[in-house]
Amino acid sequence: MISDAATRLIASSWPKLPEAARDVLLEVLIHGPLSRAEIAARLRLSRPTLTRVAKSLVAQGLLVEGDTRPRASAGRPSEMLHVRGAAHRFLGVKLTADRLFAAVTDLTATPIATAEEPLRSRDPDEVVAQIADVARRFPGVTGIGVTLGGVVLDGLVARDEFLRWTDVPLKAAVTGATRVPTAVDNDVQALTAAEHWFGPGAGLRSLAVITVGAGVGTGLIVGGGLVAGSHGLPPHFSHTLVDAKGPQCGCGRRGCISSYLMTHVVLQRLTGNPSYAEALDRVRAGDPQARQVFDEAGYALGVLIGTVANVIDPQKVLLTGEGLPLYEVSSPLVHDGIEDTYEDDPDLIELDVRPFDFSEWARSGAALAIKETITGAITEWPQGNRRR
Amino acid sequence: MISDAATRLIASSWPKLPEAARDVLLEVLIHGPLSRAEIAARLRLSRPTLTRVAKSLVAQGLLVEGDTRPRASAGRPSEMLHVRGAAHRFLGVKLTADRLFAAVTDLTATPIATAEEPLRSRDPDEVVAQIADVARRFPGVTGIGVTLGGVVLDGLVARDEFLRWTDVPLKAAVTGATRVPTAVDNDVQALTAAEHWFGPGAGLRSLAVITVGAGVGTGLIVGGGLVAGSHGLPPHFSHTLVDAKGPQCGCGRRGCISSYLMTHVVLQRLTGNPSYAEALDRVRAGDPQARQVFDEAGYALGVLIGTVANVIDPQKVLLTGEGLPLYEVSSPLVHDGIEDTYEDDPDLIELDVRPFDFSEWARSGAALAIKETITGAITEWPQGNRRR
DNA sequence: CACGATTAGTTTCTGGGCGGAACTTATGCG
DNA sequence: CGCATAAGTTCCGCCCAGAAACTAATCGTG
Repeated sequence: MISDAATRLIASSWPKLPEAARDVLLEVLIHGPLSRAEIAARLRLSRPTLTRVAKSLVAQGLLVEGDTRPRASAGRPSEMLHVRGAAHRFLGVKLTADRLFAAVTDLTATPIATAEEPLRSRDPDEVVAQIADVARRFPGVTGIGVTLGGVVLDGLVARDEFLRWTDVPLKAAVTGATRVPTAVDNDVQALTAAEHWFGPGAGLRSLAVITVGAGVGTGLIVGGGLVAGSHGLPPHFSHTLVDAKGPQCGCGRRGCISSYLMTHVVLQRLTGNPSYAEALDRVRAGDPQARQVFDEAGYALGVLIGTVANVIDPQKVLLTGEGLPLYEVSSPLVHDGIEDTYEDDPDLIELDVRPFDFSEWARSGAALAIKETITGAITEWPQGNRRR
Repeated sequence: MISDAATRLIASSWPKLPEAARDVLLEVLIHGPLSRAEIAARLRLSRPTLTRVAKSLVAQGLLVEGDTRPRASAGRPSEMLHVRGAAHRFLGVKLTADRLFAAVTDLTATPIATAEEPLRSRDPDEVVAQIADVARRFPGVTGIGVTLGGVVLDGLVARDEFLRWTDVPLKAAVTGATRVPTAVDNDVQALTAAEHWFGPGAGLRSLAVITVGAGVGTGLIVGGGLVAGSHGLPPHFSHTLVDAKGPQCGCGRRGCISSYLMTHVVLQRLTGNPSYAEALDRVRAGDPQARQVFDEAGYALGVLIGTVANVIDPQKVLLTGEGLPLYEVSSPLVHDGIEDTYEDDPDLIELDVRPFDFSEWARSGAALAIKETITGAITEWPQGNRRR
């Protein structure tokens, strides 16, 4: 069989790669262009193995040889291997209570197109049909990743309070309706995985991702893998107590971390029912009431960061989400919160703050699909996997 | 080469096992006697592979064939494979501020002998010499595991407040003094790993271990592996706030979880400076002051359990330590604390309470040695390991 | 400019380990 | 006493990884 990589611009089915090939692809995907020698050293594989594996990945159109990079001193220059992003496309879908956000990316999770539309209905069957409609508009994708703000276990949406779902087998339904392998996960979990592969947390063995938005979300990478609870629950830090005299929280108590951070609570505490943008303007203009509310929120965020760092002592803490302006206006208080909470030298915490726009959510759905495709978790029939 | 397993009662050096053999040994070690067919199914290995691997492990004296267990209906009975615990011995050492506890176990972490003596000095060299003396009294061990209550990273004791050590390369020193491969880790981490291999948490993919003693310790298993912080710090939950009007805590604030649970704080809050045993007697006798103090401690323990469960949603929470009588006398309040903290159905938390005596600490040192021996982490020269 | 030093990448060969197919063994059942 | 059933074994071939030896591309130096 002769396979001509040059003519196969986009493949829509994923080849079954031997383990070493998966590892090599992953290494280049996560750490950027690398030479064969470099990959061999990192993965502790022999150079001959790398020649073989690279050849097969190039033949399959997944890698391409890029520029040659001259050595510093003597020696033959390295030929850099790049991921050929165009080889595959993935569709990411994020569901909220009333809207659907979609993004098509290439294999490197780089967005190619985005779309956004209102949800026609919250009925699971209709939502599946709507996702299938979106998928039809972007044919030829290798995998689909759907994310939502609920509890997901093995492709089953155990519950989602926004969509008011219970036990919806979304993965099977979307796979069936689209005939495309589909992954489903909690949105924060998917974002965490995305940042761990394609973001500033690329390849770290431990990472904490904190998203500040309408609510607060936390995702953890430990030992190089995503922490997924045994009942599908993502990590919950947000009802840790900051000050029992704090604002009323949705959980019934007062002064939880989330009670300071949830957008609607921040706005409620301000006079005149402002929008979030207006509230930020007030802080920047020096309004003392707004300053107080945002500083308390910033302090709570610091407590959250410190608490997370106490628990898993990660290599990096990544702060992201639509609510990031909070850090911008109240970073001193964030750091006060960290200092009061973290039990070691706060300088050990590498805090990375990332601008965020809402399309990241859909993109991380595509990243989820990429991840599950490469690791093989997305196949409908689980196949032999020797590792525990 | 003819190797006669029957004559080699105790080997003192660990054979280099191929990966499949390690996996098989581990499976039997953790899950008890299993048939070849059963192991093959669990590990997704072929039956021929199991024949081969089992033969080699039996030849090396690590496994033995035990009884044959008849099938329920038809079919040839299974031949159960047992770990031959006597094949190897391991020494565990636990260091406190002023004492040394030692335990010799077999390969299944079953204690064979224990010893206890005062620490002659806190000077690192002298402690190493004392450990070497102990090791001389128990010759022929395959590995040594040393644990202490400090921060350990890669065999280096970054600091230990009890021994007042900073940056002591204990692993290298003990290995050098004894010529026996040695592992060093934090005591709670080692206990967690021990419970995960040899205790009620055997083989779980996620597990939280909470020890209540002079202080509170937490260890986590996530994704089948021990959570070790990137700076050597074990997980810290204990300064999470319970009630800002609570007792003064060593960390400077009031009402942390640990401020309720530390033994000396509990005793300080009682009149007459009782011993722990006396304090327990008072509770059991109905003394209202003691009841109040223990119930508050129990509630704080419940908050801790709920917080841990919120974060990693483990398959099981294991409660252990010298301070366990607390649970015995105040379990209703523990469950109140869990209910007020855990954000899902508390029935999802499988809580396992284990009696504990202090020798467990030394035994878990031996378990640490067993673990590092089998996984290969204990070898002085790190050898090629393809996995990330 | 020739030649060695240096490092990247390739080819060839070999061996180990794993699984498929077919076989043997040990039991229950009619 | 077959026959079904399932455990365990033997045999064989294949895949895949590494060792050794090779070619390729560059730099430095006399």
